[in-house]
Amino acid sequence: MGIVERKEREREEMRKRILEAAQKLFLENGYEKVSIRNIADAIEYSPATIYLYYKDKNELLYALHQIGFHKMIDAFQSALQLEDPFDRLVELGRRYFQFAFDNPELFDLMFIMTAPMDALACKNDIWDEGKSAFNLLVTCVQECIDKGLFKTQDAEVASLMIWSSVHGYTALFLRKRLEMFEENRRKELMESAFNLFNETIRHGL
Amino acid sequence: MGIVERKEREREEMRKRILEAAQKLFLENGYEKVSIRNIADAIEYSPATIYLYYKDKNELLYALHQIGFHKMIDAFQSALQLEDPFDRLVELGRRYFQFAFDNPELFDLMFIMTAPMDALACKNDIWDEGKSAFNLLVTCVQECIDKGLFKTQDAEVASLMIWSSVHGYTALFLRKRLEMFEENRRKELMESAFNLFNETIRHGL
DNA sequence: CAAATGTACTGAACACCGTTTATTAATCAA
DNA sequence: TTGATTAATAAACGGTGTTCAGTACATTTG
Repeated sequence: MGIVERKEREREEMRKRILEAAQKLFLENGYEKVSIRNIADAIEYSPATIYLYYKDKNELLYALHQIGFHKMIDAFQSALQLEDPFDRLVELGRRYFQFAFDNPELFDLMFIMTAPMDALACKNDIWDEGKSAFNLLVTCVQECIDKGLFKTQDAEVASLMIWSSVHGYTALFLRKRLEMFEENRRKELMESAFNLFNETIRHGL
Repeated sequence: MGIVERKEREREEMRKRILEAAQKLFLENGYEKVSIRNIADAIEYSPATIYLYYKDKNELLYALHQIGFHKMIDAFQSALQLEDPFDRLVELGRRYFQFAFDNPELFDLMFIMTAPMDALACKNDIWDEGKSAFNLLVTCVQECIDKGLFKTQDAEVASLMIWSSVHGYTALFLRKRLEMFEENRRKELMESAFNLFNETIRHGL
C-alpha cells in the first residue's frame, strides 16, 4: 500500500523536473529566460502548476542557487588538496573569481541577487550553503594561523576580510565597473591587484 | 527670434522634470516604484512621452546614477580635508560603506545593477563619474606612497585593491550575504574585518 | 490672414511578467 | 459505485517596457 510513498516520490520527481528545466534555461539563455512561463513551456505544463511545487519564483531561484553552491564547492575541491595552507588560500581566491567568470548567472544568484535570500528570510531559515562555503575558508585561514603565517588570531574576522576583498574584485568586474580601465590593461591591473592583496596579507596579516 | 532656443530650453526642462520625478519616486519608495508608468503619473504625462526625452529606462537609470555620484562625492568632501593621507583613506572607506547603508538603492544603481552600465555601453561612452571618484582614491593612495606609508609604488593597483575590499564588504552586506552571522555579532564582526584590513595595509602595503 | 508644415503628445496596443482562483479531470478510499 | 481528495489548468488580474498611428496645436510660408 505504498500509495502515499509513490505520491511523495512523484512529487519530488516533478520538483526535480521543474528545477532541471529552470537550470537548463538559465545556463543556456541567462537569467532573463527563466520566467515561470518559460519553465512551464519547457516541461509542457501550465504556469500555474509550477506553483503547486514551488511557493514562488524566489524559492525556485533559491533552489538554483543551491545547485550553484554544489558546483562551486566542486570547483574548490582540488584546490583543497594543496599542501601549504597559504597556497591553498590564494588558489581558493583564484577559483572564486574563475567560478564567477565561468558561471556569471549562477554567481549572481549565489552572491549578488537578493531574490534567493528573500526566499530564505521568509522561511526564517539559515543560509547553510553560504555558511559551509565560508567555513571552508575559515578552516584554511585557521591553518595559516596555526602555522604562524598570520599574526592575527581571529580566523573568522580574517576570513571575512579576505572574502570581502576577493568578492569585491569579482563583483566589480562582473557588474562592469572595471570597464573604465582600457581593455588591454584591465586584465593585468586586476591580476596585479589580486597579487598585491595576497602579498600584503602574506606579510602583514 | 529665440524660438529654437526656447524649444531647446523647454526640452531640457522636461528632461529635468522627468528625472526629478524619477528620483523622488526612487528615494521615497525604492527601485520597484520607478516604472515608466509611475513616473508618467507623477508628472501627469502619458508613458509614451517619457520616450521622447529618454531613449529607454536604462538611460534614465544612468541619469539617476549620475545624481548618486554627485551625492557620494559630496559625502566624501569633508573627509578629504583630513591632514594625514592614511586617516583620509580610512575615512573614505568608512564613508563608502556609510553611503551605501544610507542610500542602498542609489548605491545599487551606482555599483551593482548592470542597467545603467548597459546604457553607457550602447552609447560607446566612458564611465566618467566612476573614473573621477576612483581618481579621488588614487590621489589619496599616492600621497600615502609619497609619505612613505606604503612600500608599493603603484597607486592605481593599490587603489583597485583597496576599492575592491571595501566594495566587497559593502556589497556582501547590502545583498544580505552577511546575515549568516547572528545579528548581534554581525556589526562587530564587520567592524573588526574593516579594522583588520586597515591595519594590514597600514603595515603591509 | 489662410494654408501647409512640423512637432509635442497620447491612446491603444504588443508582448511580456508573477501570481491567484474557479473549475475540470483524474485518482483514491469507502 | 459513489463520494472525497488531489492534480492540473484556463483565464484572469494587475502589473511591466516599449512602439506606433493619429490628433491637436504651434510655427512657418505663400
